[in-house]
Amino acid sequence: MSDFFERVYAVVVQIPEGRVTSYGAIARAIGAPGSARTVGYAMNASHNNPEIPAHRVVNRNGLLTGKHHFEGTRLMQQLLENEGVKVVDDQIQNFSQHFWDPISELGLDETLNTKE
DNA sequence: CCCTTGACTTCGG
DNA sequence: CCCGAAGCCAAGG
Repeated sequence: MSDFFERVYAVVVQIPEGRVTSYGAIARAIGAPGSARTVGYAMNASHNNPEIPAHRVVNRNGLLTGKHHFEGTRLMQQLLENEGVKVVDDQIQNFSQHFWDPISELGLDETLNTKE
């Protein structure tokens, strides 16, 4: 397992229920602000990690861009609504309100290069 | 080793 | 405001 993937998972698994975040936010949280796409790629590989709440990760618009990658077509939306997140037309309502910033919540800093 | 693709993001027209 | 292009990183062919 690449360290990059574990970085992503380490953040995603810490996302509280009813909260969501964006790929870019995670990317910054792990010290890779330009690897937002790679974060999504890591999520694709997270299928081997059932403990990874990938449904809580959306793009910065709060749009369920990755719902197509789930089993069903509405599974991702169903999971989110089950946690109290209202979703309409693949768009999270009150996204800013449900948004969970790992950098802020975890006390991280985007300027800090994650190097352990 | 080079090219293509992708669950993204941002800038420009 | 909507559409298109570029930048970015990693993996697969």
